[in-house]
Amino acid sequence: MTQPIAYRRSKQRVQILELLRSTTSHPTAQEIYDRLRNEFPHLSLGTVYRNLNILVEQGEIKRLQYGSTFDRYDGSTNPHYHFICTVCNRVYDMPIQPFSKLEAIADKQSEHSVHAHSIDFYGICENCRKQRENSKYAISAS
Amino acid sequence: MTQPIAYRRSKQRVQILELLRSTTSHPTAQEIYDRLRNEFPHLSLGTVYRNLNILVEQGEIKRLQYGSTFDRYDGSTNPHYHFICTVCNRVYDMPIQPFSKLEAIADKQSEHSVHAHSIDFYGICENCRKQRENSKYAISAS
DNA sequence: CTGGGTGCAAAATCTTTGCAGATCC
DNA sequence: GGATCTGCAAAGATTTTGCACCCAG
Repeated sequence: MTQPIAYRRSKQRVQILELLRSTTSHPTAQEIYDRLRNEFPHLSLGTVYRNLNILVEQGEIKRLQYGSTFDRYDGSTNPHYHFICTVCNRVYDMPIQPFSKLEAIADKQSEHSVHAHSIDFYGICENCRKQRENSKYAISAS
Repeated sequence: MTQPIAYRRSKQRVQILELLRSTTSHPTAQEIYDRLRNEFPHLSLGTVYRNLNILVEQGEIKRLQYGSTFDRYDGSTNPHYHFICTVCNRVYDMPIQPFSKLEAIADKQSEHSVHAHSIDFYGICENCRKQRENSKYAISAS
């Protein structure tokens, strides 16, 4: 077992977290970098990415567009929801009836004009669950 | 006004669409490329990407992880939904109470273990809507 | 024929990583 | 003092694009 990293406190990381806490604008790494250049003229994008990854790992922030190293494509045009397995990253269709009323509700409750919506579910897929069951009985390598 | 492109029919594009129609596995561009190498030994990834973009534009297929050229980061850890403006790509928080029961429902109705979910709404944000209103009265450049 | 389509390779875009020196505890 | 962190630059990974030739209509 590799033991967890004992993170320290760095000015850069603290500022990145404060910036994210102080806004609801969901900035990109580049935007964070641009905004912090005032305070850290020598800040590098690499540092921003490194710290964002640490903060996500610590559960302090969330990364939107989850798991999207690759775009995926869907051949079915009719509305349906997806399930993303957090172990194998496979994407499945969900056998759930779309909530047609949701957009009208969202439209009414916000100041935006809502035309569409999507729902993604996350968890462990059947395949991966079965594999975990089996490995319970394996000899642990502690 | 630039007139729409008169797309032709190419074997490659037809095959890509057929492949996507025949599966629910939501393949990546690379996976599509790999599978079609049998039929088109000289196929290039560039062609796959080009055709996927055309098919998305035509509404024949959908791209998952919508609008994600950049990852975005969210400083608030508590559950909430998002609204993505399809004009300016800004991401807003939605003032809607999360549906806590949704995961239990999804878990019951599918064979997967559902632990989380996210909802994204799409449409036109207030800012962009106002700008459109104004430009109605502008002189059109046809 | 003509303009869209292809393969190939180079470029662009976004993110990660190796390294040497600075920093936190 | 030693592990962590930073800036910088190079490398990775994914997607787009320029070009010359090919093909559908």
